[in-house]
Amino acid sequence: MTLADQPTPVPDGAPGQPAKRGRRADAERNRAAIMEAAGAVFAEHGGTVDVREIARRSGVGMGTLYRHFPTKDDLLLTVLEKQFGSWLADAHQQATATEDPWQALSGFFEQMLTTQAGNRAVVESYTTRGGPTASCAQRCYAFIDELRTRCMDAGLLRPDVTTDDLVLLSGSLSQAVLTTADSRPGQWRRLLRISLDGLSSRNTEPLPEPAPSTEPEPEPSTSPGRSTS
Amino acid sequence: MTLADQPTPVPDGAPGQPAKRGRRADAERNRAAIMEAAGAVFAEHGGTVDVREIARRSGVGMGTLYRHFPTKDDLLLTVLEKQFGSWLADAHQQATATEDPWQALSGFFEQMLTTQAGNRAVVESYTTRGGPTASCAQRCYAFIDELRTRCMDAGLLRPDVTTDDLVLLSGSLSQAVLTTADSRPGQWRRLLRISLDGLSSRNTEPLPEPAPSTEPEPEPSTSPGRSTS
Amino acid sequence: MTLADQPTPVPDGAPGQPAKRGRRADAERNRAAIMEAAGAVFAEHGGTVDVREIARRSGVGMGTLYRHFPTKDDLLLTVLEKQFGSWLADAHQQATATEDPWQALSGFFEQMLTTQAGNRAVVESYTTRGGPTASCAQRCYAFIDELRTRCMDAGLLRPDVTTDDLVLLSGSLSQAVLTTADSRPGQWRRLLRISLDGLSSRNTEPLPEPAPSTEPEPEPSTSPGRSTS
Amino acid sequence: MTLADQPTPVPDGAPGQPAKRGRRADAERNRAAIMEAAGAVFAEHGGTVDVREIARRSGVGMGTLYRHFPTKDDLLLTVLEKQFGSWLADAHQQATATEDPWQALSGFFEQMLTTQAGNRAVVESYTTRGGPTASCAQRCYAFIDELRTRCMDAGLLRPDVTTDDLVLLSGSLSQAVLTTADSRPGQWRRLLRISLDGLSSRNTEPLPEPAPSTEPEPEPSTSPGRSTS
DNA sequence: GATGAATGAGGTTTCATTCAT
DNA sequence: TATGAATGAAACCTCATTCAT
Repeated sequence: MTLADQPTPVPDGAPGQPAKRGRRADAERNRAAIMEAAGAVFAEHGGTVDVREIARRSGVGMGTLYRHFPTKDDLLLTVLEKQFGSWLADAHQQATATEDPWQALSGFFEQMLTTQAGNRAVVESYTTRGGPTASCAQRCYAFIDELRTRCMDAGLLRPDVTTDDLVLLSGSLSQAVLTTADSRPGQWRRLLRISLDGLSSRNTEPLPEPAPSTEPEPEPSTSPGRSTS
Repeated sequence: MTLADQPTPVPDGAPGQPAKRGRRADAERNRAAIMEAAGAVFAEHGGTVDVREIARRSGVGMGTLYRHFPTKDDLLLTVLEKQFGSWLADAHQQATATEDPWQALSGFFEQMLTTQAGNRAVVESYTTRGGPTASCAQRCYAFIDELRTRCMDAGLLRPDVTTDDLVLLSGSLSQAVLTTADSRPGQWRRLLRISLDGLSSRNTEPLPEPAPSTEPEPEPSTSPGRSTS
Repeated sequence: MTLADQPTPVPDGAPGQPAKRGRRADAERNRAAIMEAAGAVFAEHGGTVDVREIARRSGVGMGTLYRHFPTKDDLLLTVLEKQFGSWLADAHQQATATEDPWQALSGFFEQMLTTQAGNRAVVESYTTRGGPTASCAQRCYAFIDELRTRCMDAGLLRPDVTTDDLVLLSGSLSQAVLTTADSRPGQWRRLLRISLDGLSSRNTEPLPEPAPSTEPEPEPSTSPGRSTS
Repeated sequence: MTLADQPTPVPDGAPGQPAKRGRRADAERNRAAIMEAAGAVFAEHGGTVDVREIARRSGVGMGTLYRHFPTKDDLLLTVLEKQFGSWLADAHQQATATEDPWQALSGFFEQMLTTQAGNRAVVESYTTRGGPTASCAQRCYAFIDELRTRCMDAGLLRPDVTTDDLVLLSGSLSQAVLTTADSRPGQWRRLLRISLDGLSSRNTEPLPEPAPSTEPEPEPSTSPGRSTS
């Protein structure tokens, strides 16, 4: 509800609203072109690509690029934020429209992995910054927390699963998507199913304690059959 | 004996054979120092670190480094292969010593994630090369296949879980380890438990078909309670 | 009349005369705004400032700026010329009103250094172009020559002081003003006094020969007391 | 005595001392070549020249240049410091060898302006940094202070002349040298003589108060004849 | 064989000037 | 005509690799 706001401050494409200043039309088109090109290029090659590639692909000069984004990193962050934001909006809407809490949760993963996770830059960001952006992380956390609560209230989710667990899982699966994108696309869906099954309330064994900043008791695991007793 | 530090598992020097030329001792010591330093540096900073950092840390000059490894990438691959290989040997030994097939499998994951996955270069390699090396991938695949078979034969593993699934899972969890290494170390163990629970034969729902190079039917998932009927 | 854009101190618009074409008024206002802003910005930061800073400060777009001044250097020269010119007019007027020739001379320096020399662009111009402009240099030379003649005729000035000497002195002191503008403003007045004292006819020792394009005899100087004998 | 130490920490050209490590010979030669080229280029064009020009002139690649000096500014500062330092050493030695205090003072100016002041970078540094370097400024100040004291003790210098005055004068005259370097080289000597005459104890009129951070009383000056009464 | 200085292509960023709106 | 976005040629700096000592 309250979350998943517009990723960009000014939608600018609001119908019936003529562009206030005629000059901005081109600029906005260029900015969009840059962001699109950057999105694609970053997604494909990660955050280390030559900025020139982006300039070339978007059909603008270097100066234009740097007029819109004062820094390469700025561009990257903006792109990530936008992609993430628009994805989050979709995901939220879709989740809201889904009545079954479990379907909402699994649909969320499904959509996220389909949409975002082939994106090299996004996956990189998980390891280099802990997610695209602080804001992204926050919003995403809130959203996932909502999904978790719904499932928990319905008794579908393993009781001690935390939101952090789900967030971490999403990042983890993103990597899987990237890994198999070329060779075996779609294989990640099997991993997703496995994980979801592991999350279900059928599993009663408690999860190991997180123990922040400390190595938790390394008691590894036991044969699954034991959990029934 | 004391010389000839196997970079590759192949022993390379027949025992009892004294070093023919006095220089070899130094060279071998240097090579070892480089590999150790490179291992640490790559693990910490990933594959993009300045080669000089490695030279500095190993106490040799750039020329020496490049005499042993014609290319930065060569060094990286060799290091990954060695680290991976020695880890694999340990893992294999440990798994062989474990009678309970499920324990063997979970112990494998536990050890792998503990040993390898804090390693930035390794995790990077999953996304950039599909694993450290072809040889690594092969050996690892064979090993995991062995573990899978044992579990399968014992009826502990979900019947349609493939070795590819387990390989992918290991890479996926590696990412999770890296992500939370600083902020919440050990949280990955919770994910591991969840995944293992999802892998257990208690889950009877079939996994989605891989369908290579094609989008498999996107039927996402349903509430977990349904699977019993 | 109203057209014809004087770069020189001539006021430019006869009063009571309506602008023939409406646009010209705006254009003239813009030009003035640009020159004022440029004057301030160049004075503060020197000739290397970003042109945009000037455009911003003057409230006009880049296009307008470049319509009025085809080149950054053009703008700089025009500004320098104007500032210099208006200062020169003041100085001339003031000097004319001063009866005491020596007071006229010292007042000239005083006013120049107060008005112009905090100006980074002006001082820079001395070293990069030998003064703001050829025209400036000419007019300034003529003016100083006049002052020199008056002092000389009154027997107040050292007999072999040339106009070039005085011109050079003014540039030299300008640098002093700039150097101490922040740390010790006003210190230059001490230097000025010293220089003026050195210029007075009390000093009878002849000055070294200029010897154009040649190293004059390097006979350095002797203790001042000796000069009487 | 205590001042005017070696500008570079290691003279390196000390006779009879073989270079400790053979490798350094080339490097040192390159470093010297770079500093020489940079000295010339900076002197001629100021601190804004393209670094490539220096690389080209010194016959080394960009990397070499940046190996020795991590930053363009670093190079500039080092060059200035060295030039200044070696000049200062000479100047000090020469001054010490001169018995007549006034000759020592005027010789100092003479030498400084001959040696340093055709140097664009040095003069620039007066306005942008208040001198080449903090260390330079300090040492120079101490040196000039010594000269001033000697003259003062001999009763040759105007009593209220401060060391700051002399420092400022030197910077001011530097500018004069630069200004006339091409057109009328040597003219600055006339200015120097005038200034020195103005500094002599024959001038009894007190200098205006510095009044730090405040506009001192603007009483400009009067005809020189008045000072006798 | 070892060393680390040298190389120079390539990366990011700036800014005087032009041009579409 | 005014605007300010677009341009792209440098400028500074990095780093994988080579080479003289």
